[in-house]
Amino acid sequence: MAETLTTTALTLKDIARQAGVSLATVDRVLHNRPGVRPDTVRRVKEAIERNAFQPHVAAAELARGRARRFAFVMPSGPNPFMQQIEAYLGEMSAWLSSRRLSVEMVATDVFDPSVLAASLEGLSDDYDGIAVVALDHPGVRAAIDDLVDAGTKVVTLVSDVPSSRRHHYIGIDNIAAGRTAGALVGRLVGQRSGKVAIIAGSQGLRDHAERIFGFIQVMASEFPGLSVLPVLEGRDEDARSEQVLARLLGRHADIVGLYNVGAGTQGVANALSEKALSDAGRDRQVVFVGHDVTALTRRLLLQGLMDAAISQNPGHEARAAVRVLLALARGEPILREQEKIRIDIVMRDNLP
Amino acid sequence: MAETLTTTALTLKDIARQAGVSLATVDRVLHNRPGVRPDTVRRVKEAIERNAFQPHVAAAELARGRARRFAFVMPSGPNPFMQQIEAYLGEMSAWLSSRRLSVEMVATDVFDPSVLAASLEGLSDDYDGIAVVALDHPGVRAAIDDLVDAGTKVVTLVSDVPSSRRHHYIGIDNIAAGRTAGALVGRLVGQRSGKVAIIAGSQGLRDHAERIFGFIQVMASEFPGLSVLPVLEGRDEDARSEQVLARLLGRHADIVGLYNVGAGTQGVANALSEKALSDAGRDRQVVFVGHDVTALTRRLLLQGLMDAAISQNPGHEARAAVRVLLALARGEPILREQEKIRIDIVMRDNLP
DNA sequence: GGTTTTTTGAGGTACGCAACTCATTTTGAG
DNA sequence: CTCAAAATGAGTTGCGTACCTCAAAAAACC
Repeated sequence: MAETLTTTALTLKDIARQAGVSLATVDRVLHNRPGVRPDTVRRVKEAIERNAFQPHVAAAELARGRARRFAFVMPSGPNPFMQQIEAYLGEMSAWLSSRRLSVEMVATDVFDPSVLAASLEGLSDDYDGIAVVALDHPGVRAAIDDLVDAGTKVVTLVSDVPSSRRHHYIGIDNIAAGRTAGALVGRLVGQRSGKVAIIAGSQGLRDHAERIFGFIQVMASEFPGLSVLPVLEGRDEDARSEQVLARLLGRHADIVGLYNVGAGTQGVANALSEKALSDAGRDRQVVFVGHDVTALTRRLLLQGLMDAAISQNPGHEARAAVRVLLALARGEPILREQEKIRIDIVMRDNLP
Repeated sequence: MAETLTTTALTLKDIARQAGVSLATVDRVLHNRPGVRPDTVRRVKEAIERNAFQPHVAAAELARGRARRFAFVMPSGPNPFMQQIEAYLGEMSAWLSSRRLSVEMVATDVFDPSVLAASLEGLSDDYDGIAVVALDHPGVRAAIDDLVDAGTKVVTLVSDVPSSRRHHYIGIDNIAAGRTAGALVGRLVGQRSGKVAIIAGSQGLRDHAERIFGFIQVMASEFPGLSVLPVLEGRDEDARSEQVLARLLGRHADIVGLYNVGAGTQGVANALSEKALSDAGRDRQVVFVGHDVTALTRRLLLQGLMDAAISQNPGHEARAAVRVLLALARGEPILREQEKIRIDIVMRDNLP
């Protein structure tokens, strides 16, 4: 009736006895210290395997003495998403300090590869682990690899640098996110046919480009009744987004769907609600899908002007980054399932 | 440029010095041991507050010596959702044993209040914390309260007992889940009008009843073009679900939407796909929304027979339950944001 | 005042591991 | 076989806390 999932209560001493060696040798094997014959290494490792021995993390952490330091390298300037991440880290402060972990924010211009690379260089002396919102660029890749070579643990956050040797990526698959947005727009439009607009910050940003790619892919293959208009660029600014979108809405009366890939949401909403006013009495308004749950998108969803938001939980990203860095530093296994960031579909009734 | 989020490096000794007392007295205050004057307690607590002191959890855990034991009290019999929870706990085994935690599964008939209550009684001697999938019933409530009084930490899992003094509930708001399902069905049906069917395991189950309530609420207030048919009961069995649904589909040609509240998904899918065959060539098939991501619902989503699944991440629930029990046992604060279970909308393109 | 009771201090041990030293044994090369 | 190098054993110390004992001091009581 009761089935136990864990058994271990062994210590290093037990492993040493089983392997027929001394504590010192087990310690050498466990920490890859030199001076142990390959054959002995094997025997010790076998004893560890055989018993599924896990060092007591509390004891290890205590014996270690030194506190661990992590850095979050993030864009300077007022970025709501990044501010949320920082706020969530702040909420963890008790959790962090009771584990003698310190987390520091390092602001830099992540959009300038040389500046970012320069910021990263030299950080390895001060930190055991680094989470970075990185641009995918050869200079940045090299800087990351240097950190890794110096023994620093590195995770990329939100935006990946797949060509680097970073240990982990914390973020979503942006192509899949774009596909999800496409499917939502297509399905919510229903049987109507017409045009679909896309507005992005810039097609030069990797995450925006990937989202657009996924979105168009789905529209083309599954919703033949809908035609996608050329991508507008709003530079993630409200004023510009409103302007270019209003112009487009004026030119095409048959726009039935809109995908806002980045920020500038207030501008998009302004343009849309103006059109909704002039359409009053007509059938249905434009289906509007965007990204991220903020105070603004939350309000728009409740009002009904926005239909769905694709979201990556920033709190989860912040905590996952810390947990993964900690696990890497301790040599613990990572719970992949736990650290994976999901693509959340948020509508009015499942607002978090 | 670099902003630190943590500072602590103090120990109990520092607190003792600041408060002008000895280590022993700080220890007495910290663990609510008797024999300390109220005034002294205040001075010590002030020193702790002033420095935002957090005991080093690793040291505390090590000094404690004794391992912590948790139990998961779950339904007996083959329940896929529960099996998933158990599987995810298995994936955590290294994490658990490196913290000297043991988790045991206790199977019982959770649908019989007296059996469940009897199972719970007496568990407090063996376990420091208990996660239970509980029926909301006075006898069960009393059993939970007894556990709490005995000092055992209790969290309810998936299904809550709000009237009890359980420390925490790990699960979703089922009314909101039903509302979400309703909004999805309504929006995906589009401008068509017609009938909507609901099939549940039993309306006597609290979670099913709540989901139905939320679903009907949304349909009534927001989709006047759709009328909801009386709720079918399939007892979460494939055969019965298929039978009652097929009969309903035969009687009503104008069914445009279907909400499957519980299990029996295979039966529902059989009935639906049969209808789809006979409808071949017609406009559109029935919008089908159900619950949980399993091997089956995953396949149905990919095939397009199912349109969306409302999901509560079972891995998250399992891990959250363990984390919350551990935090409660240690007297650590709980990261509410982290432990909150979200209502996930899963469609083909954001399948996890 | 003296006596009892309460409060506080001082100190020790243990937890499991990291990190280190130094002596001893084993191995391999010549 | 000899000798240096490599491998191993044995042991120590300290991390910060929990939990315990015993004595001393302070407070409360009569």
